[in-house]
Amino acid sequence: MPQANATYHHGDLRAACLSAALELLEEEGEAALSLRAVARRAGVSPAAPYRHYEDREALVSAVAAVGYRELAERLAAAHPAPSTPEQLASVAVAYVQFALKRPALFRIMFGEPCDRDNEERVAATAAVSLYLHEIVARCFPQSDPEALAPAIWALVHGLAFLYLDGKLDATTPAALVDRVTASIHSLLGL
Amino acid sequence: MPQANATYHHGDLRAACLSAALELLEEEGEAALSLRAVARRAGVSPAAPYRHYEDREALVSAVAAVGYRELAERLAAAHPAPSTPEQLASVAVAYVQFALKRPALFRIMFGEPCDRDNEERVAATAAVSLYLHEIVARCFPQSDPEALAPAIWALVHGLAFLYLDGKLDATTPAALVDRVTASIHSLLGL
DNA sequence: ATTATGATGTTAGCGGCGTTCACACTACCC
DNA sequence: GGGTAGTGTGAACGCCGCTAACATCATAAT
Repeated sequence: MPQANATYHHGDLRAACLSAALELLEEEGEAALSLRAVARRAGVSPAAPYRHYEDREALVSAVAAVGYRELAERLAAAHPAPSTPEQLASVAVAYVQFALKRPALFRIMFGEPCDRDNEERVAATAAVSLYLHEIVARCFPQSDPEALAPAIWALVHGLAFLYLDGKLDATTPAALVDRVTASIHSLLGL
Repeated sequence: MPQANATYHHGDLRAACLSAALELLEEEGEAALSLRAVARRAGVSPAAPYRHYEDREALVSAVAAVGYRELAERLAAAHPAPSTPEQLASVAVAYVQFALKRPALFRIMFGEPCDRDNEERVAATAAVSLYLHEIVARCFPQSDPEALAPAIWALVHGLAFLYLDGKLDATTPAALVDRVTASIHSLLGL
């Protein structure tokens, strides 16, 4: 028995589910990211989200895609178009800081098997990949970006995970900046 | 009503649960790793494992600890005591190959929040960390291992994850060896 | 030898989960 | 106005983690 004044149809349940999922992730961690909890938060029955997401995996992919876009924004905010190793290092720091600031989101983006059939997700990761590629090409025009870009990405990505798992000490932000910067510089032979 | 000939008490249910968990992981992936499935495979009631593992998390940590030990073995098998960059690179290749050969196990080891209260798990990761540290100290006696070791670990760890997520192409094993080796060499400025 | 005790198993049951199905409501096009 | 497609509801299934109460067994103290 729906309320008379409330609309029976939600309006934009797809978007509501997505933001509910992001809120849940932020507030309660990745374990709390269930379709039922999302439905509750959106004020809707447990089955309703299935009209907009094929299954839980599809919602998770949508959340991950948002994560990739936010990551791209953060990197661009650190430096829109880096062209020196120092600028590249600042982008690397932003990458690691993103992982530490949004650990649950980062783990959803990279910690579990990725649904390669999800267009949105694939496109969003490709965008991040392309962005890194361009940076490397711009910073090191005479290098082979095909070889160097993955190495740099891997280094930064690995640092993020090791910090996230507590394998590296992240208590002081300055130490983190130093370590990431130093690692980048040593990879680049500076 | 237990069978008369079968022993009511299992004998070593703790170990049986652990190997059942590893089998499940290998055969059906990480999603299938439930305490109930483990109990079924061990031929025991759903509640029995709780006598040996406090909760699911504790069993997962035990599985992860096995993973860390296996990883250490694989690295040691690649080279017991590397002392040159080439030997170090072969260890790095073994690290990435381990991740690709046991993806579900690797993700359990590194892809989700780690229970830092689990002694076994902490000890096993510390062993891996120490091993890497020693290698770096041996290969580059004049370097600062405190700075270089995490950078190398991060690079290799990141490569493993990017391969695992399909962000790097792992179709031909030789290409993987080349890329990992090249990345290591570039980090070391060779 | 008997018996108490603690370790280790079972059964039953709770609430939560993902998912599906039949059905209800509503916007919109003819 | 009436049909239709889209979107929400409610009930249900089986699996899950976990707990509590009880059963069985090994061992050690009497």
